[in-house]
Amino acid sequence: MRADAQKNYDRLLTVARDVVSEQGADASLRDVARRADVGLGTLYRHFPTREALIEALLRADVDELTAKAADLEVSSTPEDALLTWLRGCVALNHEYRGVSALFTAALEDTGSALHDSCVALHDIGARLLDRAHATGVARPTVDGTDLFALVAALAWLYDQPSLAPRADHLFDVIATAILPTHQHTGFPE
Amino acid sequence: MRADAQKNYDRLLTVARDVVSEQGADASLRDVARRADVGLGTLYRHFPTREALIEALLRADVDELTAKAADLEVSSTPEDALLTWLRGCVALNHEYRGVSALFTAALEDTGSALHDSCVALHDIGARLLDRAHATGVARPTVDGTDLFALVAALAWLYDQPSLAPRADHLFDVIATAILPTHQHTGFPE
DNA sequence: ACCTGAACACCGTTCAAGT
DNA sequence: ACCTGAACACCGTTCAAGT
Repeated sequence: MRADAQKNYDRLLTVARDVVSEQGADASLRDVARRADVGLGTLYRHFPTREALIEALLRADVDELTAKAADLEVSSTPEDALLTWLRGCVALNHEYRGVSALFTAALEDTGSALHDSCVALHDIGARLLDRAHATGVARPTVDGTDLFALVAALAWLYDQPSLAPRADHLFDVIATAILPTHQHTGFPE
Repeated sequence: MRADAQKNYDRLLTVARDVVSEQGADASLRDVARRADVGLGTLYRHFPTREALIEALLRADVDELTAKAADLEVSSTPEDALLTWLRGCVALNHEYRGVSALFTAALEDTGSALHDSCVALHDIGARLLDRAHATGVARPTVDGTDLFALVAALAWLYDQPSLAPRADHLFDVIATAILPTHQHTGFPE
């Protein structure tokens, strides 16, 4: 990549982080280009779709959680490890408003820039779940893809202004569906 | 209301039902007015906001479920009654794409055209839940507003193309969080 | 190679002018 | 009272013209 192109790419990502933080996943792309002092076509050249832009915004964070989760497998009890993974995933799906649908789609869409990262995160989650299955603390009917779906649904709940105050409680309710013996995740009630 | 105004109002609702079915909650209002052969200002006169239009579309169906739920209280076991109410609510939240956020907001927003209907539906749900609490089949930490939130989250899951095939299973998972002794709701797995 | 911005086809919302 | 549609300020997306 040419030096000027690289500079534009970086600036677009930096500005997009702000704009998507403010406006959510349906932020104005024109606004991103404008604030980055870049032509509209330059934005489209680097990020052919809105999804490509937001996926680029999220990718590093997904990989970070995957790495952290690999540690959890050896350092925590099956139950604690799974709960920490779940909380991290919810936080990821809630990093910007309205991105949980994108995460949900990326897991299956091989064309997504987030696909490989999501599969890796899914796989480590499934491993943590299997460990919990083996020790009998996790409900057997729940599988790794269910986890991803429930996490996305929870992030959606956090996105709803009227539900945000109850969201931590609802996390506990759903966590209990996955880990029936579990009582409380440590979130304030 | 003048006769011609009534005719326009009715036609707008009929057309909106089609357009919102096709395009979801963020359907083009211009398209609605166009297909109804009505000026754009006429649409705005009858429905000052997009929410007002969609709420008008949903209201009758909400009231219908509330009425049905009142019957359930006397004709079914606490568990079956609650499950039927839950399924009906999910169906309502899933009647058009993207309306679950609107339902969620309407419960608290006293200005919403759907507010009273949602409160009534919430209240009958809370009564069914209390009955289930009394017989010990429902988890005590779940309250009536949690039900509404979980139902909306489930409808959101049904809206995601990649999750739709698992949505019935996820309904069971969440139903089990509410009714721990419950095994299977009757949805195909 | 890469960047630019005008051009096109849409959209929501308002409001002066009509009946 | 009610209806109409032009007007305004946006938007996503494409692409010819520039360097």
